[in-house]
Amino acid sequence: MIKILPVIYREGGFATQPFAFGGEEGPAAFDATVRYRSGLQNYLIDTGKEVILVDTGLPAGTPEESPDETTPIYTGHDVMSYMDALAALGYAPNQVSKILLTHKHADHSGELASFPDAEVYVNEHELDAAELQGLANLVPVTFTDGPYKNFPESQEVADGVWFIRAEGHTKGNAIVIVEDAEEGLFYLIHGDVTYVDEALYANKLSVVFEDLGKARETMDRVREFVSANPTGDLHLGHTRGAALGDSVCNILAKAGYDVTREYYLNNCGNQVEHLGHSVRARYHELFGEPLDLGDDDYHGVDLIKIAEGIKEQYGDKWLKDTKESHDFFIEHGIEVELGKIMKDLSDFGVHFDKISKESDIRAGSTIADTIAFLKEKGYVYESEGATYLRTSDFLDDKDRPIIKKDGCYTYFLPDVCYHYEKMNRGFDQLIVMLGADHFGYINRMKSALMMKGYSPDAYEADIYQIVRVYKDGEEVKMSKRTGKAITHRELVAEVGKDAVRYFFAERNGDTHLDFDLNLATSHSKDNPVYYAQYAHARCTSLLEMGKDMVDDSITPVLASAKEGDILKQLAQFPSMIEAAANARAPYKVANYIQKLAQLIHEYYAATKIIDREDKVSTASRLSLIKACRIVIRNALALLGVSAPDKM
RNA sequence: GCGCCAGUAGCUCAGCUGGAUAGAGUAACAGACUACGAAUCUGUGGGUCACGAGUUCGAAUCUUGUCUGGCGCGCCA
Repeated sequence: MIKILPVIYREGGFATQPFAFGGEEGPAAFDATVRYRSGLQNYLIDTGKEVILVDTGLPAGTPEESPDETTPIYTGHDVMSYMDALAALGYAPNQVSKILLTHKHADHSGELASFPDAEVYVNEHELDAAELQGLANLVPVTFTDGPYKNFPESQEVADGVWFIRAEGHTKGNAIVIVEDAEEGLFYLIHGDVTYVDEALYANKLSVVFEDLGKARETMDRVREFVSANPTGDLHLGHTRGAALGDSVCNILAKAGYDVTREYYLNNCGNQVEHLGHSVRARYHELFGEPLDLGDDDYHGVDLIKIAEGIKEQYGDKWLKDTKESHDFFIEHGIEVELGKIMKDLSDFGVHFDKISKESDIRAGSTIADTIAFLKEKGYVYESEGATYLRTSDFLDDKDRPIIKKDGCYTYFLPDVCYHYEKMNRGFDQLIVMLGADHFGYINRMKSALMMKGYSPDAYEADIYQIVRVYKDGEEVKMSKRTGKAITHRELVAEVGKDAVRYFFAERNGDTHLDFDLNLATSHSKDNPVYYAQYAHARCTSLLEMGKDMVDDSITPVLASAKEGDILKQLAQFPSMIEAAANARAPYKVANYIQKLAQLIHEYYAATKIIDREDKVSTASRLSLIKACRIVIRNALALLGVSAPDKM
């Protein structure tokens, strides 16, 4: 498994808009008061076989700058030295076999001398740089492996690790692309090709370059590469739905309900056609044909991996366009995408008992049976060539088409069949997590269930409102085209599962939510989840430290007001579960946790828990701590958040 | 236009089957480790509960009107 880790030794850096954008139009064209989060770009790649560094930070002892309103760029305040940051990641200098140098500047080449045993790969045109003189282990790269994707010159320096000529920022600049074959992902490490993501989106060069023409060319190629976005990725709306849905299931199960978790996959329809067509196009591309992708198709490079997999397994078997090959590409594409989604969700602590597919329903006989049933009941009529369901006889405000003029079913008909099938399996209550943009769906489905004689209350939809994402005070629009949206996977990777789950669980799903990326990513330590987890860790370490004083045989003597408050809060756990289950409101659990953690912290600060001189009181207090630990652990588990013993 | 959801401290949100002085986190400021983890604790400042009218002994909470924002109103899924 390949791992890519940032080596972080300074934090809180920024670049101003004139600095990051002003390369071509000049700094004066931009707003000097706009600052973007910016960091030093140094990474470690652990391929599983060897450890490779991309750049080596600033030399130890480089003084911090002191920024003011006029500072164009600031590299941040010291957290530790570069070498210490490397050690903090768990790596020693002598484990590093290769170093890939994007360019000569001191904040990238700083500690090269500390790795005498590693091979330092550097663009042949960078060799004369003053920063590189006196190093005996330089490997000049002449880019012998030809083009890599849309970059004309490259060299593979390790399995799946490509060093690529990308000049302009310096005359011997290079970038690194790492392929993660398992995930079908590409990581592009661009050094200082851009200082901030916003400049990349806005297509602006920074003011630092040695060859403007080449810098522009490099920027265009990097943009072309990264704009190809992966398909099927979950976005933050899904994150919210998943976090809430899973927590609701946990809470209902805890409250004594028998819960089955299902995922319904809409694997039919236009979008899926586009996916299949895109996979087909990539597959044909592998056989030397020009790439045939329409505007609405998926341009994601991850599809190349899928196509390569098909070629490996089946050779040229699917080159001929037939009904079978058409279906094959769709099915294969879906399978891979679904695998990715399930892995993302599983990493997020969300699991399903059953996955139902729209395609299975369409393939079976249930649709015909359902239509026959509805027709017999008189709920179906035709108008202008299409077939409608009389949902407006029940709760809906208009009738809904179930068969299009061209004879295809709409999405709604398989959905109805799916819900009938679920009721048929004997469930009392169907609960669906729906994004706010599917609001109109609820009464439609309730109406359909009523046609079959079910109570409209058997179907309930919990709506979670749209997540608006803000970055630097501006809304980040979710757009597949621009690749601007942060994906679920990226967020979880950067902030951590626990923090993300707690963040979404903390809030009522039916309120609008503004998600500040700067806050989530840079100040992640401030997330309330750490407050609760710390309380748990504290309890653990108290119990460990006083383990010889624990005595479960005594009757605890607890008299202080604080102890009373804690006992009260602990006693409310069952009724809190009941309330949270009834309202299907995970945030009630989060509020409870927060309150309990607060009481624990306050108690700890005010009371000496372990007193070697007083066995009975100490044992009493430790019993209380033990109870707190159990409750807070159980409560966190309901939200899918871990309860670490150490932090 | 119609429907649904929302508007509470600078920011993010609780409080809504009516009940006493509207809470928390965060941000700001001031303090606290030679006791068990300072990812903590203690304190200070900060609100016309969008606005108006009504019901009531009593309204952030219920009714109604207005304003603002989000979403929906497809032979899309």
